[in-house]
Amino acid sequence: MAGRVSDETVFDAVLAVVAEQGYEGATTRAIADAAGINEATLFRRFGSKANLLRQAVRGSFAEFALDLGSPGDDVAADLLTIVNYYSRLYETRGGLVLTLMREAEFNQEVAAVLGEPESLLERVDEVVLHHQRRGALVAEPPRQTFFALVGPVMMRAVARRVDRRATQPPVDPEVVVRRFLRGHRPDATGPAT
Amino acid sequence: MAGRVSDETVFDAVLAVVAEQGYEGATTRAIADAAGINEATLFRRFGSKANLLRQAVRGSFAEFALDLGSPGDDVAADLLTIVNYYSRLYETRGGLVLTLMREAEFNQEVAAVLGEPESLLERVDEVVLHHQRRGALVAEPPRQTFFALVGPVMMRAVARRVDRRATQPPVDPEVVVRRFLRGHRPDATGPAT
DNA sequence: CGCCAATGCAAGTAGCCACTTGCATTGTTC
DNA sequence: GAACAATGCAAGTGGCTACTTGCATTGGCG
Repeated sequence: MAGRVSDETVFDAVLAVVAEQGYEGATTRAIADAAGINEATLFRRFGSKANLLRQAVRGSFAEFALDLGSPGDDVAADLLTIVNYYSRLYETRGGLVLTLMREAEFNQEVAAVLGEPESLLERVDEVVLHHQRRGALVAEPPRQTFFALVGPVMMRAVARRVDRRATQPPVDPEVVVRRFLRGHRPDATGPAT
Repeated sequence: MAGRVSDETVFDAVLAVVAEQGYEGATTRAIADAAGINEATLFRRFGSKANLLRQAVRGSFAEFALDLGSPGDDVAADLLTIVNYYSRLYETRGGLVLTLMREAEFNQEVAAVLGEPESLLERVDEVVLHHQRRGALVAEPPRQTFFALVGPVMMRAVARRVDRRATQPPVDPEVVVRRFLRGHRPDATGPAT
């Protein structure tokens, strides 16, 4: 059968080690040790390090579903859903996300893994566009709106890894959305973009 | 003398290669080629790869001075100085900054390089605190205010490296500050933090 | 029990990388 | 022009890493 140590256990180990050590720094030896299996078994079951990471990330994002069914009339509610999702993501997988983003630039193996998170971003774009058309948000490239909304949350997660002294309590997503909306309603904008 | 190829030329090459390939991915061979000198010369002049990066980053941040002399009565002006600085930094050295932040977590050599940027952050903290006491900004940990202010700018720079299609025009720092202030004045805050 | 596939174990391969070294060459300085 | 220090060149060293392989062991399944 598939073995005494389940695939999920191995995936968790991969994500943990990659988050701590980076992709290049995450040796297959360390991954095998963390998972409690032999290094040879790792390769017999998953073929290569790149394939192992791909499967692990796929599984990880599968359980991180973002429910963005149909945007309604409540901007704050829809934005809160988005901020909640990314806040939770950075809180639990911040090291992994940061690693993937950084290493995707020059490591094709890592870049290939980011397809699903990207498709998620396109759904976020749609929600933002919806509310822009309703006149509830400043009109601008939706991705730019997204950066302004989630940037504060992300930057905290990033900074925490650089300087552990600078650790701040997580910001309440509701506060983030409220402050964001006060700055991004179209009424008082002046010359925007 | 110091050689036909100046130290500054070598430093520029280091920063460029590290920004493109990451610290571990930046081979001394590639750095030497980019600088137009021999790999052996690189080690004879700078000793080690880690020391080379340290000197290069030191020089790079020296020319990136942030003038935060004495905060005045104009919140918008002081915040604009800060946003301008980080916007310019991410625009020209985004790849490098992201690399250092990521790799500092598990690479002591890289972490040792971040002392000066950190001291700069402490000056930013003081400016934020000053305006919080004046009642011009919501009272909260100053680093948190900083994240909210600069996060949008940074996230754009980060995203650009992951997905080159998602490249957005740089956001006007004045717009960033204006929107930020509308959300972070203490008056209409409600239950903050 | 007896079969078989997956595992553990230990050793090894091939490649890459930071860093070194010996020697010939070059540019500078007096 | 002579001395000298820095450079280029080529080869090499030692260490690390992804990945492999042969063999003994294990554990479920009929």
